[in-house]
Amino acid sequence: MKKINETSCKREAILDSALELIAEKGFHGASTDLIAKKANAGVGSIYRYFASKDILITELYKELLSNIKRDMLIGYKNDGPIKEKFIHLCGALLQFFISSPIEFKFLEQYSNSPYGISCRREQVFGEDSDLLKMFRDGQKAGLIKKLPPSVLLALIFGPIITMARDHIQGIAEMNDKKILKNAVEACWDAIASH
Amino acid sequence: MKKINETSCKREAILDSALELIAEKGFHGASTDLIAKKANAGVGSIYRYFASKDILITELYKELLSNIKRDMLIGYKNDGPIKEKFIHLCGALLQFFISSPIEFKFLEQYSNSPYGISCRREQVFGEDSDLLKMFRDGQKAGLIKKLPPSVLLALIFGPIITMARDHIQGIAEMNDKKILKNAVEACWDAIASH
DNA sequence: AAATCAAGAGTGAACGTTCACTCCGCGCGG
DNA sequence: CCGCGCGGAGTGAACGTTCACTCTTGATTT
Repeated sequence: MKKINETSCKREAILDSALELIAEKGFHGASTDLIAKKANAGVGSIYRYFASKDILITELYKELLSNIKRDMLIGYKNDGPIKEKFIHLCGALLQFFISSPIEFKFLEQYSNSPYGISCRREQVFGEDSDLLKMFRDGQKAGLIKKLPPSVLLALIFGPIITMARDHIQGIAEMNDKKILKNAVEACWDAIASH
Repeated sequence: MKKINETSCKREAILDSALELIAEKGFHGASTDLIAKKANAGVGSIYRYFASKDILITELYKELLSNIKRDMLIGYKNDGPIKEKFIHLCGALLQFFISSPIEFKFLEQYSNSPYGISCRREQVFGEDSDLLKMFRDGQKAGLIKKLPPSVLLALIFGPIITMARDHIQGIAEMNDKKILKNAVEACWDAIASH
């Protein structure tokens, strides 16, 4: 109960607590008092590890993002056909969102807030990310529509995020793996030239 | 400066002020003090017309929604080909968002908040809306993929909302009418069977 | 082995600020 | 002189943040 590796146990407890409370109640429902209580800590302890609540939140965001990137690249082969690579990346992202509702809700809160205005999707996938490279290659090969990258991204992330949200909010059941696969393929149809 | 028709001038001023401030600064940046100041009113006057800030906000949402519905149905013909009707409705929605950035920002704030959790897209288009009817007709005619309505809706609204947001936040330029048209047609490709 | 001590993790009452909301007084038309 | 539309100082609750403090731990001294 003291230290694990190099990071203190309390710090992790505070991060976990904040993640869950923000996912559940939003930024303004997750007060420092509540975060501390849920982490079995005093309010003061939060400020031993984070200079402010804002910094705690951006720290949480950064850790989450690197987890997603790691997950998405598991089993990813850079030398397959473009469509296959696309289906892999999008399928993995949708799968992550659906199997991690708390993390997804937090990310939604973060994106729709002053925090997330500056850093948008281009940060999820860096300037020369796998996806953007894939777009250029696909367009050269005549496989992908000649639309601006921002539009292509919207055609992909829009549906994925909407479906994940609907699933998590209980509006639509997305447990059927086959429907998920069909949905990702529909995203491909949106960006593919015919 | 007293009354116009049956609704007081002040009430409208307060609604307008709240719309703009919430769009600009979010719910928690738009305090009652600010709303009153911008409307050239006292805080007390807000509570003469609305029982609470929450009620003011939901009132704003309701008025906005009926405006959108009205706009979307201008020039809509119920007897054309399915694809044409689809392009009209989606194009009109995207056009509305892009040409009404303040209203769009407010709607985003509203949807991503405790207010909007219960009422989601199904309220934008009622149970037996034009869109859902169109899905059923299109599926019978073999024109539209046999996916659940929630997935079809996500494939359409996801990209439209994402593009509108990117445009309004200055991330992507959507002034080119041709790109907008291509984008809406890409949405059709997503739901069309091949 | 016991006593001592320094360091720093951990705490929560208290503070200043901000918020939604109340309440009372003002000015004006009838 | 009354009543109504209105304004804005006032109010208590809740918030993020601070700080003076206690407690735990492991090394050092006796």
